[in-house]
Amino acid sequence: MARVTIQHVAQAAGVSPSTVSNFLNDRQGRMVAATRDRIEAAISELGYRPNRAARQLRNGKTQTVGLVVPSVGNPFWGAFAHEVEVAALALGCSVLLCNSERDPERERRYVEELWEDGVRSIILCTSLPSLDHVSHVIEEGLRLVTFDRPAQPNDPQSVVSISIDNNVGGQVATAHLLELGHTSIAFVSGSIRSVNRSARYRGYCDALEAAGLSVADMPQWTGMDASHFGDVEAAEVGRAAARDLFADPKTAPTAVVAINDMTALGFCRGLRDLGLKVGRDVSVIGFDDIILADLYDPPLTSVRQPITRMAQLAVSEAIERGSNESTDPGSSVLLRPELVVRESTEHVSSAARP
Amino acid sequence: MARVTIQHVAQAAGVSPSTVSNFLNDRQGRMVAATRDRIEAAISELGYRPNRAARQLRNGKTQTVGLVVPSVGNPFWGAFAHEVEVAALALGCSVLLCNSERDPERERRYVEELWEDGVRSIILCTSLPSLDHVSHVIEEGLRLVTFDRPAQPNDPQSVVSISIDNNVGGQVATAHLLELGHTSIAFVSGSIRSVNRSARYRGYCDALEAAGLSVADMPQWTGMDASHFGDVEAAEVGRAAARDLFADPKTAPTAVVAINDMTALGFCRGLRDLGLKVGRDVSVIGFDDIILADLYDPPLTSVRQPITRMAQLAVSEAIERGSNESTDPGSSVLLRPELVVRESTEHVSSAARP
DNA sequence: TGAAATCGGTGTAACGATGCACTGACCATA
DNA sequence: TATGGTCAGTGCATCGTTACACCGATTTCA
Repeated sequence: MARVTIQHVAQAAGVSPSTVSNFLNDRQGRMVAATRDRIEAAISELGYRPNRAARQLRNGKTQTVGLVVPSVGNPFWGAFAHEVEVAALALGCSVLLCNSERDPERERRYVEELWEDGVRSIILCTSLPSLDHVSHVIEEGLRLVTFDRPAQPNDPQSVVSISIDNNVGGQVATAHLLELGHTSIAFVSGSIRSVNRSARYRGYCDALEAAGLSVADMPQWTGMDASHFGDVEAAEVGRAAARDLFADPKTAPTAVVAINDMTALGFCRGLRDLGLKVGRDVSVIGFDDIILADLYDPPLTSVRQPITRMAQLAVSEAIERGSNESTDPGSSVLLRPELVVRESTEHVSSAARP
Repeated sequence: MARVTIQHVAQAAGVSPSTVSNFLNDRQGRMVAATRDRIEAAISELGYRPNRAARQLRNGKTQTVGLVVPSVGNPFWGAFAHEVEVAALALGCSVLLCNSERDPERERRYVEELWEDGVRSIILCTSLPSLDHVSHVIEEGLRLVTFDRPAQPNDPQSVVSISIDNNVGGQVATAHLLELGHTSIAFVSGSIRSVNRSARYRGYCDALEAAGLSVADMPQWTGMDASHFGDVEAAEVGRAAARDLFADPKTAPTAVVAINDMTALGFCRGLRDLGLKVGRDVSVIGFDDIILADLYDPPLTSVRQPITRMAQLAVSEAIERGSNESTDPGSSVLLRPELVVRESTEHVSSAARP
């Protein structure tokens, strides 16, 4: 069962390998219909499939799109990776998955490795404010799509971003809590040094200020800067935050905006440890709307990211722009997040009021 | 910034490309120490990195290990994929991830594609009783490691399996419920046509019989055969099961063994819809011990799979056996699962007793 | 001492696909 | 009938690496 090469096809069709190559590379105008048919027949009869390695060696490219996520161990990224694979498959591409653990150095290494291995399109789920660490690869021609990180002013021209409007998301979440009568609302997050996270935080601040409240008056969780928390440990962050915030009754909030659902769920778990009931005692709102948000008890109110659609957009930007090397500037997208109200947020209870 | 090739290194070290190639391929005995050092110096100075495509084209292999999981959208598989990547990285390999959606046809296609693309080691998270659909590739030399699917009697010799003992797992889970006084225990699963699932089911049956109970007397959920439920929809299965089982008070169990944590969580959600309380009213036990099991309210009792260790074993079997083409028969592993008792399982309440 | 073995290293032909430069054959125009 | 242009298809060098066959110079041993 030796490999079927382009030569075999050529021989079977009675043409030269070059012609088969032309056929395969959409230069079919260069041949008469009968030839085209013979080649087509030969291909399907022999079950020919082009050798990727040879192709890549020859023209320095792959049909693979790179996907760098913080960690598929986190259900949100797992779900997103899944959607990306589905979308890429529909376009005939495979996906090479890398977990950066939100480490800029690993991010850089992965991007470089992918580039050197012929991957010309990468979906990078980074959240670093600057893309300096990969800019040299972008200059060489990498098609970079960033996800969950809105375009920044000094990003290279060619970079496309697919993201929700995190600022709006933060506002919507906070406004929802304000409407429920909460006036003591904490913001819980791990390291906040990422673009989307600070945008969510700003949204939170904006909403508070619009309601005439001062951020400074809100309970603050000082564990925020713990930078050793990766994405897998997001739940631990939430749990720790609950412990800390409620240690002192004076700082205890009546509601919390968590940076994402995993952190929110961890926070809920922390509340439970303290004998508090989510919803009734403390309202909790998350971000992402992972499947588990709906499964939780109580079901978690969350700001949804439409990942299926986002994955499709990201993949089509990555692949389709990758193919026509052209002038198409590509279009960054900022989707509107959607608030999904469930039962983890309730009217502020009179008992909890000061 | 043209690519650094083996020729450049050879030139810089004052030797022929062949010698550099020998150096790179651990045939260093074939040269004197001084030469070795010069080559080493040249490589690091020029920052040379071998071109994968060329290598692969030349000798028909990659340094990539294929990973086929049902779906990274499921947190268990996401976590596993993550662990596999970490383990592979430590051995200098990258991971190509594929989601089979538990579709045998997709499984076959992926395995074939990977093989044709030069991937010689695949970790296949299948659960099909038979490996016929990929046996022709195995015969050609594929190193296959199956995960979460114990070795079967008529598996090809070369196939290695990494799995927990699902039968024991089923027994342990069921015995735990029996000890808590439950005598009406249902088994909830989506399609049960997989090796590990039927093993868990048998464990459940064995434990019941050992306790002098008859499986036939247990509440049965007839939605089991719904084969359109993939891994992502596992939670939906659980939810539907809860709805159905409690529709008729006569079939209502006091405890449930779920095929995995996602199904268990879905089941809990279903109970909640019905106004029942997990633990107090109905005990629920899951499988896998995903992170979310501990986060849930109440925290879910589960049969843990030690995925970190399993991923390491799988990767080392895949890679290390892949490298020495030799006679090493490889060793299948059947790990003992560990019961993690939390709060979703309680003593059967007197109220719920007949 | 001469034949053989060993050592350290090199030359070269692949691996399979690609795309530019080219070739005949045919047609149209002047 | 030259001249040039299109059409359909081909030849060949090339991408970077590898492994086998080979080679000259020492060393070994009978």
